[in-house]
Amino acid sequence: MNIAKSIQDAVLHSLESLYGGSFTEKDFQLNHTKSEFEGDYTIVLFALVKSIKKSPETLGEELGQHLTQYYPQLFSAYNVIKGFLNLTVCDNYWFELVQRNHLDICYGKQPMNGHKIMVEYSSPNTNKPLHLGHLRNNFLGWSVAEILKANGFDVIKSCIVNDRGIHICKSMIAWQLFANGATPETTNTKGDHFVGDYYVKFNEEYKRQIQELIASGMNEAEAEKNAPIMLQTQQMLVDWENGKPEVLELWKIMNAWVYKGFDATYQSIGCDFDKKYYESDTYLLGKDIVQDGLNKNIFYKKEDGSVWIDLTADGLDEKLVMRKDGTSVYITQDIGLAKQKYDQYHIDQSIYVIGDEQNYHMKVLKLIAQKLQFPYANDIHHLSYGMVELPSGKMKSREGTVVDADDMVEEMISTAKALTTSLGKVKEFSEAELEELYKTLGLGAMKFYLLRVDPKKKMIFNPEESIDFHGFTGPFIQYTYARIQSILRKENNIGKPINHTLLPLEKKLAFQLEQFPSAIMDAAKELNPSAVANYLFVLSQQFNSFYAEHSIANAESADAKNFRLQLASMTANVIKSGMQLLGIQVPSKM
RNA sequence: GGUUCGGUAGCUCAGCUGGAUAGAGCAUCAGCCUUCUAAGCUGAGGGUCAUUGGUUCGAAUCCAAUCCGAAUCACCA
Repeated sequence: MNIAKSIQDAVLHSLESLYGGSFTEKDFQLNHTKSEFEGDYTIVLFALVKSIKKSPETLGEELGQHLTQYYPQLFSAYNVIKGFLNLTVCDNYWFELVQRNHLDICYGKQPMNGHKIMVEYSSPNTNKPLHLGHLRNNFLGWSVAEILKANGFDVIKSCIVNDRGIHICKSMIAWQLFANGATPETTNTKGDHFVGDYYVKFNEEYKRQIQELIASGMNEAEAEKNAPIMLQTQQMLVDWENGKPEVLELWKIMNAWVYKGFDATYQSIGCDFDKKYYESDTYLLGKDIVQDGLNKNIFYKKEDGSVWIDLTADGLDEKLVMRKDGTSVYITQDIGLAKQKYDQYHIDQSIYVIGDEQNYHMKVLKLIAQKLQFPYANDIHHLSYGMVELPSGKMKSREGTVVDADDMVEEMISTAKALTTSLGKVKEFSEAELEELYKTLGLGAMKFYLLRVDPKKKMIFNPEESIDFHGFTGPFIQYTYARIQSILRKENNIGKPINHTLLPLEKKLAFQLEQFPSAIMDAAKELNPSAVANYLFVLSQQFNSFYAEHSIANAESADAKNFRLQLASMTANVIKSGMQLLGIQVPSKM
């Protein structure tokens, strides 16, 4: 049980024995005491004034009296200022908390709760390489999965690969037209970039052909429809769907190139999946569901044979669920896949990490599932995250302002290298250890930068700021960890402190350590890794302040030294497991 | 136009289940390395919390309206 809950219970009991009647947690507010006042926790009394009919000051006095008298193991002092009752928690509470947990590497984690959740994230298209937006998606999905695991959920990480469709055919056509048989091997290019280059070539050629047609007197819309390369591409998609062998063959080869490239990227950023779905396997799913919906009169057929659902009563529009030629559309496939996930894994909840541009789509998906009365309909959850923009505005692939994932990783690692070299603190490291360190720091900085902000909000990616390793950054926290390790290497046997009066900075640190379990519970509840990032930053700041003010190795007494070693050890463990939830490693030296 | 989301310091962001004088980081300025890692610490300046009205003992936080910005409303995925 955490301290806030203990205090809440104590206050409830005191209120009941002082004033009779029954109270709930909602009858008063429990806050952290602001640093300019004496105390640890504050009861805001105003809300009680009405029901108890005493002045806030009297109420505070009476309650403070009662609490310190009947809960001496919890409270050592109190004071009342205006309508606020400030309570000081006994030193012994913090002392024992640290004593008990300073070696526990599982501190803050919850036991398994029997609930199974699937987290789908990443979901790349196989016609171009991953970019900054994918990185935010990957880090978020991975981290949310880890945070849920730490809170006792059984988590399956999944990914839907969009491996078919017109966009893939564009790259394929361009390759046929321009590649002359080139491959990633012959050109020494990473597979996903290689294929992406042909996607770009397609667009260049397409644009050129449109201009040509316009020059010969066609209007723009006509030109867009009739450009030969577009007609070829559309024909290729038809051929693919009809299973034309040479088209399938090329499709497989080019996708294999892309997968090889993706795997290298996923490997480098430490991203993995338990289950991969491929759209080429799932795009036919959902057709039987359409029939089912027709039978139940949830869907209806128009004269041309296309099938629709009317969502106008729910504030949305009419939505197509099957084309007149009987092929399924995006939403239909998604309904099919949602069902498949549920049938295969018997999950209790399905979380989709997808950009907020798809809010409408995901709303429709859930609504249709609800109308079809699927048992899992209410457990579909869209973790909607905001787009990543540049200071100059949106990233546009057409204008070449897209920040490539691989370039980004490389740049962060080389920044880490440059800074580490200039500081010259790890001269004894071997070449391999150095490479490892640069990667730890570079990736740490990048992941932290993308995870430290609220997922729901769009974020501005500032290239200069992102390579800063000072302040609210991953390396700052990694540095704090490395500092502690340096101390613990030298002072490796921690004795048991017997009696020690906590100094303010020590107590502040212990207080923050006490918050860790509830911080990761909140992060799970909100599906928000930034809560963990913020927590770890504050913890590190507090450790560093403490470190600058008080010596650990040369503490005033043996008890003080042992207690501070325990504090340091617990801080390091919390940093390590917290960073682990963000997918960030911590170095023991940097 | 409808729907949804957002607007807090020069910049990037916390805070939003209503509570005390609105917080960090970056940037700027001033200090701190003969003792545990200065990727650090201490301090200063910097704010009409978009605007207006409402609810209340109390509003950045809740409600309404307005202004500004974004996403979306495809027989694309």
